[in-house]
Amino acid sequence: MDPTDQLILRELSQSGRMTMKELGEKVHLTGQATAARVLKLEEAGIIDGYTIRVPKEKIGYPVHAFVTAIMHEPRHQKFLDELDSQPDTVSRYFKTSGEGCYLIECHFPTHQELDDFLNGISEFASYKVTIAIQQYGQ
Amino acid sequence: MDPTDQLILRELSQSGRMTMKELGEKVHLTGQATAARVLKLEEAGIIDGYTIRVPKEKIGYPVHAFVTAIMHEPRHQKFLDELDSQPDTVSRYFKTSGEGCYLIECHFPTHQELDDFLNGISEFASYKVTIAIQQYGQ
DNA sequence: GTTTTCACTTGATTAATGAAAGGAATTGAC
DNA sequence: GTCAATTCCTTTCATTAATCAAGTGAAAAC
Repeated sequence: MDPTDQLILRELSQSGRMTMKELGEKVHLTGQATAARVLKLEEAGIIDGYTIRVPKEKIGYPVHAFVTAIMHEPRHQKFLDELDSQPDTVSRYFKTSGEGCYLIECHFPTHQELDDFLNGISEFASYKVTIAIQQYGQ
Repeated sequence: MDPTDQLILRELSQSGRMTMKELGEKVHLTGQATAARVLKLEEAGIIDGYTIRVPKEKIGYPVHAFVTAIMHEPRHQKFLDELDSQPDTVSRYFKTSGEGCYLIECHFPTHQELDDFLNGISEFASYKVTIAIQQYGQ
């Protein structure tokens, strides 16, 4: 992970589909040398994959919420299965220290679906909801 | 946004650097037709760009925290500038309704740097920290 | 009923990728 | 100090994919 690799990561984070030739120009290498470096980064797991950025509001999911879940009982698996069964709404979730047991990032078409989600969750956990009004960065 | 477009989004989310030819095979179109659809999705802002997934722990930032900031005073700009000045640690942040004013997702090499970050923030806001122990999904 | 539009395919051209060979700089062994 | 091994890069060439330009057919517009 020399400075060239770091630059590669920065450039690919911004524009992950540019050609190796283009990327090579940015880091002052040939396309082939650049591709070899990228391959190494992939093999090391530093580049874990390639994705697209899709603003959720553009695909009908404008309501963005963070739900802190405080579990009622120690068996969590059914709760986690419940989360995994809704990949469209549940983007990511984390086991956490701090106030809750889990922090869930999720997106919904309307507040109605958020309400439905919370009702589904309430079987397993009590919760606290934080609505994201505006996102910065990324 | 017909089912083919949705499939394109799903496939590119998983593997954002596959060739248009490959993607075309998955959605039963030629590479040319697929590229045309992808271009439309880009122009519509539905595909907002291409990125890499880089696990932060692989690049020396294993400590993952969500910081809820409750502002002391109404002028937030200096606080936001402070956040923007640390792009390595501050991944994203949100203006929120609910408990705090801002929710900040951040990564650090060690708890020491988290502490430094919190000290820097404390000038503007009080805070509550949630540490992510394990991530699921994405 | 004709024309326009749209989404797609086909075919030709251009550009990128991948493989192989070779050269310079670095490292370690003796 | 010299030699061999390794690493990292460049160059060249064959292969493959992307791009561009027509062209087709079906649906919508008038």
